[in-house]
Amino acid sequence: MPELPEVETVRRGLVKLIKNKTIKKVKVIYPKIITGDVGQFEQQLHGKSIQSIGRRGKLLLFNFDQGLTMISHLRMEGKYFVKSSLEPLEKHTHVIFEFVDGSQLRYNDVRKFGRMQLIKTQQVKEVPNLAKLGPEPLDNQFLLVDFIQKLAGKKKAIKPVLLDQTVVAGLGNIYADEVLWLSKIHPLTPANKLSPAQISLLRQQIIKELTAAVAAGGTTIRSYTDAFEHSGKFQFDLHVYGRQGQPCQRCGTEIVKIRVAQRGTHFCPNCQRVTK
DNA sequence: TTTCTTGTTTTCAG
DNA sequence: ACTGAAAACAAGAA
Repeated sequence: MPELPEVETVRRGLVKLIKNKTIKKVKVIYPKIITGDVGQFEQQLHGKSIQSIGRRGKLLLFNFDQGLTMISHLRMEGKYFVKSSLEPLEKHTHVIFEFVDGSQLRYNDVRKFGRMQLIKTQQVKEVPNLAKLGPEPLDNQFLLVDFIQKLAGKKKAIKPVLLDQTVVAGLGNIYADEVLWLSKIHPLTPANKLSPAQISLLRQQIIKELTAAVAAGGTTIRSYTDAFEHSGKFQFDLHVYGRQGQPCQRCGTEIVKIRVAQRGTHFCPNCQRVTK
């Protein structure tokens, strides 16, 4: 499930594989992937070349010439592959970007949850989804004072607050559980009950963990691969996610899985206590 | 057939 | 006007 480190790994792969390539033809096989008019999407990209590929939170930003940007969200299972047009299509390929050199960028998504949207580059910041996004945790924008202030106004459990992309961008279910374990914070702790020291530690662990996960090429749990079809390596560094029933690596207590805000949530009931 | 999976949006109550 | 809880939604695997 692509969270920030996986999306960043995909981005880096795509930069190596398709930067500066020019599109000959775009074919949308499954229209629902595209937000907006599908015919326009295909036509507007004709002849455009990829100037750069950026990322904001979990969103990929493909910047084309002539002021055009494609925003792409992989949601749960979206993947990009780069193949020769001669190679047979993989199952679950929904959008094909054919380049003038005969290679293709293929968007593959088993669950069809991912979304793409074409927009003028100057309007990118106005897209509601992106405009509301919280600070980028690895960009020196994620300031402690802001984080403390944000959490002070939230009475709900810290776990869903970490998943709220307007608080900080890029965390998903896996890393949320991991940073809470690293910070010894119970996922049900009301966000406004955390001490400044706890919030400071939590912020540091978020930055450290995401940095380490990017360096490891992300986490492959079920199906994630990067644009080279390589799995990540960070799943070997997980401490709680998917480890219910196994001993906590810090204290030996059995890791427990509960449901918090309808999400599977893993934690150590001994190390992680609720602050009252 | 039912259950499970997650990120995001929508809906509704307070 | 805001919070937050819950449901909806996307679709397939087991």
